[in-house]
Amino acid sequence: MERPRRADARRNEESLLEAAAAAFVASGVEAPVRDIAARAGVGTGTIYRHFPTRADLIIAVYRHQVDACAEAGPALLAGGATPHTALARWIDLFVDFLVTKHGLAAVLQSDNAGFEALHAYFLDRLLPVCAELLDAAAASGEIRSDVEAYALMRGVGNLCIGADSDPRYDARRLVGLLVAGLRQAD
Amino acid sequence: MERPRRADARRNEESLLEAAAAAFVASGVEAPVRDIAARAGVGTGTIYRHFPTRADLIIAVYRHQVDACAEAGPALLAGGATPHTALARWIDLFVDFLVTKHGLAAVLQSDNAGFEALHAYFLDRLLPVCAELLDAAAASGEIRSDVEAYALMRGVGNLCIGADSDPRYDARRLVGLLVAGLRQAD
DNA sequence: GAGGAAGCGGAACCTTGTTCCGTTAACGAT
DNA sequence: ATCGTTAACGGAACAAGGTTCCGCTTCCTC
Repeated sequence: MERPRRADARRNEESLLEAAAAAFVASGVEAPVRDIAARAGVGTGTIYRHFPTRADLIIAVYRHQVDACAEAGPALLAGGATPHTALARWIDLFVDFLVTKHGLAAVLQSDNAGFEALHAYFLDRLLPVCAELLDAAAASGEIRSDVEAYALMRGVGNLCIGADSDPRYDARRLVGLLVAGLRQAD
Repeated sequence: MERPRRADARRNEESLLEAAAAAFVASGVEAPVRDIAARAGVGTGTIYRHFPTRADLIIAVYRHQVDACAEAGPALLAGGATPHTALARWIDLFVDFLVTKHGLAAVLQSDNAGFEALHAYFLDRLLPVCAELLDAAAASGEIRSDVEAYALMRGVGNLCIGADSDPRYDARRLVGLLVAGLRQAD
């Protein structure tokens, strides 16, 4: 837990996380590294000492919330609802998370080199959870069983792109349609 | 139709369109302007004389195919199928178009400044068509009537992002689920 | 065949991510 | 308390991408 050895290093890492979170709220996840460094009162080099790449900084900022989402999956399954309901609720959580983070969904799916780490982190953490929920719903016969968790997660993520900043586009409703579309005869 | 007055200008515009199309096939829609200029054997300045921005070049390259897609809509409605089937088929056309153009879907939804023109062109041309199909299907009672054409098009476009370059992600199937999800009681 | 302007090329500029390296200052040992 | 080592810092510099600028070329017209 105590990764940085020197006191100033620990302090700077903390400032950076705070500054990045603030910048992401203010200007979206695509806030320039220089802006974040300026907010934190450090040089750009310091960012790269703590976070090898911008994607790693993003991961660090959202790690807690992603983990919380991952942990909510089993809890929903254990709760009384049917597996399909549990799946739908979990996806709602995921969508809420994505939609409230300016531009995160876009960056998640971006095939620009440099964001594989981000993509991979989300997948590592959330894919197993989604697969568990999906399998349970398929096993109960509520949904078709020919959709992979990966495709579903990615589709949901894609639908969340640009969900803010356009009142005409309601990602939540479309995700709802997609999940509803899962209920079909095999 | 004869916009450029000088012969060399007309020739260059033609070369640029060809070079851009080739570059888009080879490296995706995000091919650097410099590469396209080099392919066409012109300077970068020449690109910007003919196409004020990269987005305008993209529009010019795909204009014909977008128009074809737009014109297919009424034809499908006039054909014998039910409105929902016509809508589904038209969306298939749209998806095929997006999926075969490396990265076009991503750029279409990108909120990066500079691509509004592209977004607007697609919307101007295709939104009325989609709305017509959607209204017909809603009027026939086949689908719920609380989904706007804009949201649907955007959702479909979003689902197509990254559809190439990942065999695990089948955009067509997910779009199918989404369209299936439209068939619901109001 | 000249003159003028339309058009051209590509260097230069801006922004953004990332690297590099000379300098600073934290901290363990004395 | 001081010193020396070295982790850590800051920000200039680099790369890549879009866009702008402007001196030169070349086409068209008279």
